[in-house]
Amino acid sequence: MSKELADLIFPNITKTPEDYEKMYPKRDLLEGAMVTRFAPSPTGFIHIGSLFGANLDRRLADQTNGVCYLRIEDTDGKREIDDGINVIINGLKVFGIEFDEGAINETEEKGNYGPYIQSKRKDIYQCYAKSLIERGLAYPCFCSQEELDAIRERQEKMKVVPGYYGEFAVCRKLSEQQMMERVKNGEPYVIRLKSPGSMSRKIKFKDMIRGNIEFPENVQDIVLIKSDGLPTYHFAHAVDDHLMRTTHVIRGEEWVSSIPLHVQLFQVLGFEMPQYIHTPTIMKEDEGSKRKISKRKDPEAAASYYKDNGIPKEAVIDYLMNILNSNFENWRKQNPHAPLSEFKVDPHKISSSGALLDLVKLSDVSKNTIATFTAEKIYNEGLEWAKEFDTELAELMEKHKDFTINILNIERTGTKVRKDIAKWSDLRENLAYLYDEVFYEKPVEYEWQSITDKETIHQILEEYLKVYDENDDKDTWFNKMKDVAEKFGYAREVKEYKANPESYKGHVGDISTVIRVALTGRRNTPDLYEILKNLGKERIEKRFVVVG
RNA sequence: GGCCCAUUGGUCAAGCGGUUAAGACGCGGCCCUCUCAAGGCCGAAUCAUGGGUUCGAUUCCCGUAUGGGUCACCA
Repeated sequence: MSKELADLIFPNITKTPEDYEKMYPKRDLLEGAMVTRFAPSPTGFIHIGSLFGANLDRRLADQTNGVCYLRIEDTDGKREIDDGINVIINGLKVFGIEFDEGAINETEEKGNYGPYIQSKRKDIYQCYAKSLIERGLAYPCFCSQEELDAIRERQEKMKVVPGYYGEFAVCRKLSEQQMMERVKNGEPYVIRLKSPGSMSRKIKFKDMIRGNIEFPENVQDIVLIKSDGLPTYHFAHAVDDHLMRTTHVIRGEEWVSSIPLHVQLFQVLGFEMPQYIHTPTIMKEDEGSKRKISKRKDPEAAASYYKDNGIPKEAVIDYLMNILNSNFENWRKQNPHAPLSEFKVDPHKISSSGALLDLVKLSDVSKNTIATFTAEKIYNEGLEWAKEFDTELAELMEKHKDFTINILNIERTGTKVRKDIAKWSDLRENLAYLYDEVFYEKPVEYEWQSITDKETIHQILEEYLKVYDENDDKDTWFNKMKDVAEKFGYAREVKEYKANPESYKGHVGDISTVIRVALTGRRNTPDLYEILKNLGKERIEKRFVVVG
């Protein structure tokens, strides 16, 4: 009898679950290899939490010689946007995350466990649904939205658990004869699970982060196949992760509450459960309390925010790794240049409570990351960013390529590396004043410090020009600076001055500040010796003249 | 509201029955230093709460509070 119903509902489904089992055999992988997957909806938006998860998917597969694939969950037409798949693929590529299998663009894919786009797997889901109907474990439901609303209202009044179950599951009680008649009449319907659960029984479940959790069994006759013929998330999850032979399901913690349902689905379908890793939600501080970071309210919820703000991908990933396994931070300190793959992620060490996204900390991570880059890399990546977000700077960087790289290289080698760039947008502040185009653009505002007397400043600059030789090594150069200081009544050494402040007008620092300000318009710059050298005597003279 | 989950300084956190309760960011101070950045040193700051269990609880159990998640033909 059930067979008749099943055939009536799915007349075109000829394959059986056994056929699919054969088509997608267990993967031939080494012991311990993890098969993970990133399974987003193509909404055209990558959430920072998704990036967090995708990174974990990737890392775990990599460190176990497993497989990490991309599955597109497009069973809800309302959420989709054009080009959504490309947005995901490219958006993750920006952070160095790519997949072994799955969609590679809007129309193509690779791998032996496809299709990897759910809307193309309709037959597969329907086949399993059909089998469930045949076995009396699923049935068509003809309730309209209005009827469902009415049931819910009644349940609320009765203060009873809402949902489609037990006595409220009216269609469940229909005879097969009635079901078939209504299907034949062309009434719209969904396919629901005939839940074998009981609220008085408990199930035990183990999550790799949270450990053991106990729930009452699922009793809800949830929708398996929607009226448009596509599956709900739950049904697709069970079918896909089984057939694609996922070993570890990594997803956000918002899914833990549907665990009882998923356990039941796997049981009813006769599938072996994968392992689960429910990742913590990334939170945001808002008026003193924590809340889930929101796509609508918080720009930093978008993975693209970081790229747009010029934070290198390595820094974003490192920051996420800190949240993932807090021992990563120490490892990174010991191995600043090592590739990520050398760090072993331990899923058990992931914190189970949601972390606040700390942009200040990210900035610090980013400074350290950039400190490991060569001047060339900073130039190249910074330029790429500037071309999109600061075209004026980009033009200057390209026009003065060698000069720019030399400037970026100041204090970049050796043991004490400058850490004054946290994001590419900082480059403007670091470079602009050294380009003549910017320096002479408008009258310079000199920020003199202890020596402000124009006459004295002129004398110092004049004297300095006399002794400056661009071929001097640093010691010679500095000694000459000290000579000038002495000549004007300033101490050669800061210590000397501090010991006898009354014997001097000041110390070398005051003199070098005059040079620095005259040269750059600012009090703070990287190493003066290097700056002078890179500018060259001619440009130095010219800048001194402008002081006026 | 029901069901789950969480709770160590401002933030990220180590800890897994006995510790002076790590470390990082941020903050304050000092040192180094031609300025800044970096670096070094020092400092302020934490076990939500009440009961148990125990010779002993941050750690184990129960309650309370607070925060979070979830209760769709969305994922």
